[in-house]
Amino acid sequence: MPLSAPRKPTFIPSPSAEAVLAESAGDAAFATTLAKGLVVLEAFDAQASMLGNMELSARTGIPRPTVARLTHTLAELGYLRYDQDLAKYCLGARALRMAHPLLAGMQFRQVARPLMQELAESVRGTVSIGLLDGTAMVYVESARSGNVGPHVPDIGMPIPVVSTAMGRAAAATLPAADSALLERQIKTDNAEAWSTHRDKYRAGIQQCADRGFCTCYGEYMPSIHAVAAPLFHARHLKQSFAINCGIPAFRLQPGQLEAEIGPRITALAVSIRSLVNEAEPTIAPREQPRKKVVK
Amino acid sequence: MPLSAPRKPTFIPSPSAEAVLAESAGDAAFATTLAKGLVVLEAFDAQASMLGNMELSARTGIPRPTVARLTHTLAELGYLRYDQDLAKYCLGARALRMAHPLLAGMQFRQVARPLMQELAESVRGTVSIGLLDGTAMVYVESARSGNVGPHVPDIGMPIPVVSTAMGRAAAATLPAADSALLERQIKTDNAEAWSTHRDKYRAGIQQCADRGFCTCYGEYMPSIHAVAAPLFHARHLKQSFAINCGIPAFRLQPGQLEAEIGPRITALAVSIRSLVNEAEPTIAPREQPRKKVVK
DNA sequence: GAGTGCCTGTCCGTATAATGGACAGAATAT
DNA sequence: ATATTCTGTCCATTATACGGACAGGCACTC
Repeated sequence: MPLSAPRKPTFIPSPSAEAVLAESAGDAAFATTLAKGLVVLEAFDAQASMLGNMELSARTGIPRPTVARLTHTLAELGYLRYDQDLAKYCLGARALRMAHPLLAGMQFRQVARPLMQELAESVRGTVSIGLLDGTAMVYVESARSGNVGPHVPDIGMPIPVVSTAMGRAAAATLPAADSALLERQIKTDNAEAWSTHRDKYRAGIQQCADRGFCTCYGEYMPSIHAVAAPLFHARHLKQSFAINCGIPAFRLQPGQLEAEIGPRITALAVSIRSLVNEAEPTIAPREQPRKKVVK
Repeated sequence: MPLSAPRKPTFIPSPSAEAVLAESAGDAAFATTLAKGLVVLEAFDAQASMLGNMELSARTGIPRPTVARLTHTLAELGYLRYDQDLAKYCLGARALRMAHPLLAGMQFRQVARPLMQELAESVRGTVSIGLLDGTAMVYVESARSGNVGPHVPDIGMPIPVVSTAMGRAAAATLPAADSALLERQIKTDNAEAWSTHRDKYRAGIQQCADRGFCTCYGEYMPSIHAVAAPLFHARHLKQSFAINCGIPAFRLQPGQLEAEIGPRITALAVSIRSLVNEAEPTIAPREQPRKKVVK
């Protein structure tokens, strides 16, 4: 197999220690230590922001002494901070810095922001842009107004593709081959969720094709209804973006999502797309492509 | 104007391959491969968002074949994406996901946001919160209004401590011992910048102590003047936050920073602090501290 | 206060896994 | 056609990561 071309070039499934270990087995050119270190970093989440070596070992399946050396290294580099009193680690600021070039590359976020804020205030909900990452959507920008309920989108936060309007809208931007691949990944990833949401997932993609947005009534969070529209698909980097609007269910009139908010999110997507095309040099003109021989 | 800026090496207080290698030498419990992998990730920046194995090797000092295996691994895990045509890598969405728990832990950002936006609109500039990370400040939240000039703050973006109002305000939150340590780090990091800005750096810290904010007239970017106020210092995690307000110089009246905007940023800091104290459980009550024996 | 359980951090012989010089193929430049 | 520079890849060497096992601190219980 080729060395530096990822085996599954399009979408990378969620690693999780076992998956990493499984992959490393078959691949000689796989830096196990690096992978394990990243698995350790991924073990932190919003609920478990402080973890000791033992907890990390339990969560990742990596033996304690190994975890200790990894955390030691990560702390040395600033990706983790060590709390002497608690004998626990938490994420360090370097982790955030690492992500900056990625955000900085999406210049359209800057022009989209005020428009998103405007809509959020108008409907008293959240308006966010997400990027497809495996079987999840990752928020890359978010605006909101008022009390928006239990789900507060924030940059970097992942939500599932299969059970959310945003995920389905992003899936709708994909070429057929990638779309099929994504379905298989979702199924592999979480067969139960797939069978639960499959029909509405496909319907959502179809809705996007038909009228430019799709709706989702509390499948991800019961108290939140949402609409989402495809934004665009950057072909060369295989990045798919979508934009959504989430509103607490109790605040919605019957039919309001379909009649009012859906069209508005679609219009917003159109505006952002046009701004992208004129303001985003990354999308159209690239460096001279190095024509590769198709083997 | 922003085109000519990049050549001025945007200061890299990062560990840089040599520093990493140097550290690894003395430390047996240091996972070299993990460190090198992270150095590769750090090699990307806003100007160089797409890099091939060779460029990465040149930037990091790590031999090509080694870089190839590292990038291969990182791509497999989703931290990098590979562009087949260009034969180059760019950061993947997973990098952003990793940082989310860190952001999610700073709940005060959510309440601060609308207040920051309000001030930004009122003065037609940027209002941002930053977190001290070594000798840099890393933006963790930002609001802005109108055309704010060449410097557009964004989450994850680093700026130097020594030459910015925000850095000095953050330094002002530190206990004396940590403050001295930081000075030494800055000096070691970039002796030239230290000697250039030392006096104003110390004056800025003093200003914060005296009247709650400090000013900075274009030391970081000539066209931007700024004020900043200390926010707070989370003792156990050694996290220092500050808040700033930057305004294009041409838009400012003489004395406006001192008379109007400084007091407003100080007042904003006070508001946010009070909200933190009542809404941030992380700050005060923690898990039972594991009292460590002082050796 | 001794006993027990748990969780720290650390050691060190083993063998695995990372290393990087060297090579071959492809695309562009001369 | 030749030279140049990039790409991806191989493989023997050796350094590096591994993880079972140990010792000590803390917080319970009895």
